[in-house]
Amino acid sequence: MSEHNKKTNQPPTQSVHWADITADRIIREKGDKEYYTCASGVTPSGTVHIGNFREIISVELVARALRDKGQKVRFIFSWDEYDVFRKVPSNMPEPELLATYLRKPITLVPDTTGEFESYARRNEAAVETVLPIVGVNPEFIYQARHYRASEYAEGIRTALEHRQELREMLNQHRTSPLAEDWWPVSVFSNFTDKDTTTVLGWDGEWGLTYRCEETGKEETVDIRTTSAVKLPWRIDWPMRWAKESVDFEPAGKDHHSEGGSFDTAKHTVAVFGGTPPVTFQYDFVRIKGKGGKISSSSGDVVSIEDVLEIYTPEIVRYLFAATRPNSEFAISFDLDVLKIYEDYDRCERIYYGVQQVNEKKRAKELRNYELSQVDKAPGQIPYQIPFRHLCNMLLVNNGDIDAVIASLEDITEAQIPGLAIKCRCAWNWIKLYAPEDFTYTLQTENDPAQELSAPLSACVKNFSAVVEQLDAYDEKRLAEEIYAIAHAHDVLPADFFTAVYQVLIGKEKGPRLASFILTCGKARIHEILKRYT
RNA sequence: GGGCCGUUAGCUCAGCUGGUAGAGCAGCAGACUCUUAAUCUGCGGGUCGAAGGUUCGAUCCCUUCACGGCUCACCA
Repeated sequence: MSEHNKKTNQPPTQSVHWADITADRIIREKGDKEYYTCASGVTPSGTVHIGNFREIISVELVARALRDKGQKVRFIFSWDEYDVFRKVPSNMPEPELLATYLRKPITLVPDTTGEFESYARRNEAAVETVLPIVGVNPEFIYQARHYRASEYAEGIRTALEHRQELREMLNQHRTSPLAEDWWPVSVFSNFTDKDTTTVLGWDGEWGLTYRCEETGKEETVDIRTTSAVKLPWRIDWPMRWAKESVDFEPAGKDHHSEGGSFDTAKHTVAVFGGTPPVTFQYDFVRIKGKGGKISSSSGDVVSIEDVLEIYTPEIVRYLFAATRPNSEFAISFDLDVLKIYEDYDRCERIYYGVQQVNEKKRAKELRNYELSQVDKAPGQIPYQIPFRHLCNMLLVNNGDIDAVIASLEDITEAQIPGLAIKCRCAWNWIKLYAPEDFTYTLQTENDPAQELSAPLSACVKNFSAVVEQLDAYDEKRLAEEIYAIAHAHDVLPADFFTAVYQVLIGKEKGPRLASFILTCGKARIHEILKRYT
């Protein structure tokens, strides 16, 4: 990296990447600290989707930026599983059974598949398994555990003490003000586990009295020992900011709007003796090109696994790192996938100095590449192969990844694992999302032979003879030869092309023929053509 | 009603610490009698939504307006 200190004595690493800028802001606004706490959190009320992931990866990237500046970071991730189960998502099995658990904390809802100890745990586990794959390793905080252990008792009491103040703050943005008898807590009934309860009073210390609306029973609980009392989201959030001393936490635009929960928490956090974290707003993630092939079981939720199925972990990071958080972008499952892979490969070439660009662009791509790495960038450039070509090789080899890799003569041992992942993604994409025109299968003896007119049949025979000498041809010469064959038999080239595609892949069109033949290799083509000779 | 974001080449968008714009795709031409979003090369004058302002200078800063989108005001 060359220094260009046009200005002051700024270090040469003066990055314009949003993660670095945010990291600088955190250090500046929060001052010198032993470590900086970066927080993220999700409510596991359903499948955690790729939109939620933007939150997580945003924190990860900022955390890494801080570490790259030599700072220590505590990256916490809160599972808000003590939140009430309000609605059964459309993609969950056994919705009727789940519906009977509405109004209870998510952590008490059973996993209807029986694989996990709870519905919440099932949703959490899916994420916890996948995050390390993309290089995200936060410290998980399970809110149910904390609430049940009454670790938030002090916070709850503080909220109760500031009841009127909180009410007024929240009322600032409400159309209808909170009732006079509003309490900044919600209570899960000890009789039903549901939050259909009414707070009747608080003794000014640790005793809270409520009535369970379903049973009509009343009781007084001790905040220091009960698991029944929880803070509602808008209060819970600032309480945790104060408790964990959160220095940075982004939020979606829904929270960030004036009157949204981040906005109110920003003010109410003072009640708990804290200050609001440095933040930014991130926009939503759209999905493109996944229509039609979504399995009914996943509804229209796109999970992180769904994305990792067709994009490598590095590219998943790249997608988010290279996009400013406050702008919306689409994750594509259609032909854009090719472009994304090519963009990333280009970024990689720039990083390894294989491709030259101007200094400004280079600096930018360099940082994007670094942040996209799950770990450190490999010492040697990963094996590069155009995604489209890779797809063709996989199609020709019927998805046999080992065969594809074995056919590459210039690949090194160290490059193989990375390419294998890329191959799996490519093959998944072909199977799941590639347009029909894009895919094909080489014909076998089990497929019916094409009936060809006499001239075309002669062409194919002639072509077969050429294939016997395939080693002698390069792409250009082979292309010329194909035309020559057509002309020799007085056949229109277009008709000959169609015939060859019919014979080879049973379709009227296919990949650019000459290069396709060479990719397939003599043996495969010969195998198909032999019954036409 | 409040907040946020956008409005740049036919299309999708870059351009973010101000120095009169740049990629991909499409298009055109050629290499090759070439079919596919799968070869390579060449070709980019678009009032940077409108009007004011600051400045030696604005796509980039400020103000106002128009249009589009999202979001909050119920819960998280």
